[in-house]
Parts: sequence; C-alpha cells; structure tokens
Amino acid sequence: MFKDLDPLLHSQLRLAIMSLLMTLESAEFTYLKEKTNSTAGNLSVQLDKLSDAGYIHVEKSFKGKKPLTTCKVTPKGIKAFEDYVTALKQYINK
Amino acid sequence: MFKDLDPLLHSQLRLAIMSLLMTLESAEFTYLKEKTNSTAGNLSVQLDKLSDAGYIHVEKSFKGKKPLTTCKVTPKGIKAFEDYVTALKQYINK
DNA sequence: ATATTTTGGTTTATAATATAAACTAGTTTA
DNA sequence: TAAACTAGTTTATATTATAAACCAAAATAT
Repeated sequence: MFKDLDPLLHSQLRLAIMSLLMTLESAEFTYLKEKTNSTAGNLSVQLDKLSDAGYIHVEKSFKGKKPLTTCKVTPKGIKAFEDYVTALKQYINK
Repeated sequence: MFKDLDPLLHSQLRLAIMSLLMTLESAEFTYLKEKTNSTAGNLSVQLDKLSDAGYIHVEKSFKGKKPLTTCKVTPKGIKAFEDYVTALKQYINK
C-alpha cells in the first residue's frame, strides 16, 4: 500500500539540501546554509550523511585563502530523490 | 525559502495514518494497522500523538465483546495535512 | 472445565536521529 | 597583537521512532 520513504531523504534539512542541489550545477556550503536556514553544525552533519550515502559529492578546496566546500548531487542521489518523490505522492495525492 | 514541515506529520507512519483518514469517514485500529503495515505498539503511540495534537479524534467502544478503537480526522487535522502538503511541494516540485 | 491461543490493544525500554553548543584553524580588522 | 570573524567540524543532548514486553478479555482446543 504505502511504499517506504527513504529515511535519508525524509528529513527536513536533508530534503531541502537535495531539493536545492537538484536544480543547481553545484552549491557552496555557505549558500546551502543561507538557503536552508540551518546552523553550520547541523548542515555539516547532514552533508556528511548524504555524502556517505553517495547521494552527493563534496569537494573541499579554497577560495583565495578561505576554505570552500562545494556540493553536487550524484546520479545515485538524483535517482533516490526521484524515487522518494514518487513514494511520497502515494501519501499526499488523494 | 523553505517553509517548515510540521514534525507531527513529517513521520512516515503518522503521515500514512493521516493520508488514510483524509479519504475515509473513519477507520478502525485494526484497519489502520493492516494498511500501514505497522505494529500495534507503534500505531498506538502515533495515534496518541495525533490525538493529543487534536489532528484526529479517537473513540474507544466495543464491537460485540471486543474492544474497538475508531479514528477520525478533525478539521484541525485536515488543515494541518493540507498545509503540510503545500509546504512539502516547495521541496519536491522543481 | 481448564489450559492455550488469539484479539485488540497499552506501556515501557531502546536505538536512532536531529540539532545546537562547543570547539578548531586560519584570516581579517582594529 | 589582540579581538572578532569566516568556514567549517566534533561532540553532547534532547527528541523521536520503533519494537518488545506486557495486559485483559475472548475464543478455541483438550
């Protein structure tokens, strides 16, 4: 009846992150922090989880002298997001 | 940017319960248990939470000699569900 | 009749999760 | 050169989801 909702995506902050990344070529840590209204700590943890799952790719470099963390959704992440949306629609489309 | 998702509804089991109740006049405990594939314990706890929030009304009676728990969504619950769906669409409609 | 299992739940213990607070390392500004 | 800011990470805490353990009554089997 109801398909399971991927617990990795069924989390407000991780969903917001993925939602943003689905529409962008890539996004910086500070951009995601601002757009999702999250604390740096929370964002850092959730990015790690998405990265560990292989849903996003995180690259650490430098912009001038400052650290720069850049995130990009992976094909696996895109598939997971799409599947999640499909599953979710069973719950909300009545 | 992203509206908050009502944490009471952003839970797989509670969302499934509400989803069912949105389309039914009312539903029995055993029916919800079967349709949501949940354990009785988990279902009982989540129904209490929805009830405490005023999202559903729970009535305990008897069917013959057996206990019967009947659930119904309230106007407040309908509103909350609709608001949740609206908010959620910001995350998934791209 | 009386154990035994089943039904319809509730209560409680545990494990997982989300989140912010505390921290780090380097950089800019006063 | 001290203070404050940037860009994060690590860790502690509080919340949450979930199943296990439990309960009372009813149905079934012996």
